[in-house]
Amino acid sequence: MDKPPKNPTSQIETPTPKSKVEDSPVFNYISNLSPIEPVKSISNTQTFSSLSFTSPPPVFTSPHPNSHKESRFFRCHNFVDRSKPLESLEGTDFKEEVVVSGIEDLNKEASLEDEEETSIETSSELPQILKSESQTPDHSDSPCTEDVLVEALFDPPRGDGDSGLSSEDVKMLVVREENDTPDCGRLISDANELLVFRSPNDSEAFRCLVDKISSSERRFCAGVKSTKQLDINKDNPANGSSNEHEPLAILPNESVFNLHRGGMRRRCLDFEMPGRRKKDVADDDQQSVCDNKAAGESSSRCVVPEIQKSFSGSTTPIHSQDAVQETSDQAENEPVEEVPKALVFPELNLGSLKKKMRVSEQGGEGESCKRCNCKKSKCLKLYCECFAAGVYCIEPCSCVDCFNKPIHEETVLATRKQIESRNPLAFAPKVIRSADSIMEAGDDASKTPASARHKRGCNCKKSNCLKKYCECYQGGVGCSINCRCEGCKNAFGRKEGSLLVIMESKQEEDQETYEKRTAKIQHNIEVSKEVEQNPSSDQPSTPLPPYRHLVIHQPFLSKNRLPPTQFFLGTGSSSFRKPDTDLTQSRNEKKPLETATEDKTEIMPEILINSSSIANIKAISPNSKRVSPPHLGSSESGSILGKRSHGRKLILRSIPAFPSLNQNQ
DNA sequence: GAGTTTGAAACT
DNA sequence: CAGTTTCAAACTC
Repeated sequence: MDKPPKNPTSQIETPTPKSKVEDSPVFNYISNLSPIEPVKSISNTQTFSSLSFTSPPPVFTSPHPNSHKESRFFRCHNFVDRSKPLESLEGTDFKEEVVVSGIEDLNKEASLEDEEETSIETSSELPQILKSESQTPDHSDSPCTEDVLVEALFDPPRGDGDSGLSSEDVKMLVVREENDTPDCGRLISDANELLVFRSPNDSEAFRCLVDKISSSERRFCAGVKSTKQLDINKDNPANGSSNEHEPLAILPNESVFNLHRGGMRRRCLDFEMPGRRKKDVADDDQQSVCDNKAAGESSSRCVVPEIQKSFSGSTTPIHSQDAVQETSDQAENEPVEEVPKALVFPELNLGSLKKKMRVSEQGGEGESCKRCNCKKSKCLKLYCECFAAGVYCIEPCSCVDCFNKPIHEETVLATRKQIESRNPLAFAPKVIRSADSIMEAGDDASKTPASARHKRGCNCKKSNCLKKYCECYQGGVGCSINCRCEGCKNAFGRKEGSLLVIMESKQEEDQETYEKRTAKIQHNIEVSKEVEQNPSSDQPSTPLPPYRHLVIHQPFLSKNRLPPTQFFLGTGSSSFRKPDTDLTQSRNEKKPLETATEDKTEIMPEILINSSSIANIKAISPNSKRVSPPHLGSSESGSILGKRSHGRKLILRSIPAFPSLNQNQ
């Protein structure tokens, strides 16, 4: 085995060719430790594509052979149903799987990643444990340790020459398998973050891993929590490197895990506040987001950890219990001492995002989270921002006769159901950002507000869509054909003509203008975006609403086929409003599809989003035409709102049948 | 902080 | 489905 010392930074770097991997210090280290030589994976012609990276293939199926093939080993995580504990992966089985996957992989497509993984896996079979900083020789010695190391690279910027991992860039979690058969330590390198889990609970640990592994998700998570982790590490370097399991494990788990569940924290939470760092994780979780922002600030609605989940918007019910539990875990045993002021409803939908969005936007800018001020609705109607956001009212709320409290959980849920029965998407985010923007964040086009749209469109009569009365404006998105507004002057994008097509023609002109405007406006919002988007910085100043979370997920969904859509769709999605759209679109002159290939991928997410959120909407008024949810998978069909100077603009295509999200491939 | 305006949500 | 009412946020002063 040749392991010429190489640049440490390259080790797990994304597209590392196999050789690089071997060259990586880590690899070397492992090699040294183990008597066994790593098997070299078959070289592949395939290169590691960035796309693959971003797309975590989370498939909710439990790991099975296929899964293994594709992703090996830890990749399996991606395929594993998040909701489920990785039981299958645990213990010996896990080990076996790894081996198998490695073999299969050889036969199959081997991308660089695969190669890396393969090599790693192989090595993993060896009794080595990789530790970055705190590695103890002990581990290396023992052939099989109970500790399993999982490495996931989080931050691209890795390359820590020092001791392997810098506390900042790397988080380590050590998972200790106590119960299952001892497993040899494995090194898993997945994208960016190095995680070593050591936790009493295997399943959990794995979950975390799994979750984390999906790169896209990772971002997502990262946005949400990774920052925390980083902070934590910074604050307490020891945590990062050492064995302190709890704290470490906790965060990741939670964040990731929660996310899967659909849990998201409010945007405001996402923002790292200087003050926040100081706080413990536990605090963070327990404390409201607002707290993070500024302890001094008027508290806003404090979001408890649960809230994070709330964002999930998943149909899957979120149990506060879980949240609590997780929280406590995260907090390192710290029980949730404080009763969360704002709790997320057990079941939350993405819908809540809206409010959150607002909050975040505002909050992001420095405004603290807001509280409701309901007098008559008892906070059980969508009038109530808290309720609409899927969170319980908290002390700071000025509501009267509030029933939106944990105490009245049943009532809240019942009401919620009722509302959802009326409008399944009532709690879904109102603003949908197209995947395009996200995907293309780098592009100018992505900056276009047009990329995001209000699901139902506004109905402004007097505000000219220039005030927050306008939901489109409020959401930082331009008006679209879906809007029935009058005298639209939405700075984020006016509703041009009745047809999107028209927009195409015009947009080029307007777009620039919009973008400029938007850029400013959004500038404030960017922070939140960053979280979700690639840390890579492409973050354009798109006026995106907080919903981005959703969007972010989308990529997975589409590519990976993640069922997360399920989250969104939740309620019985009956027909995805295709009829409307179809008709509308087709009628509206549709241009055959112009969708560029690029669009496809990008579109997918959007589609998912739309479909998820929009699909079920009944709330479409006949008058307004809305963009129909594009087809998933099929690159062919889809509507694209985003507009580019050239080709892509709004393309409306009649869409045949709407494929089920699940199917979306 | 009180009052007005506005448009979504809810109701009929 | 359209029209009306209710509601609370957004806005103004």
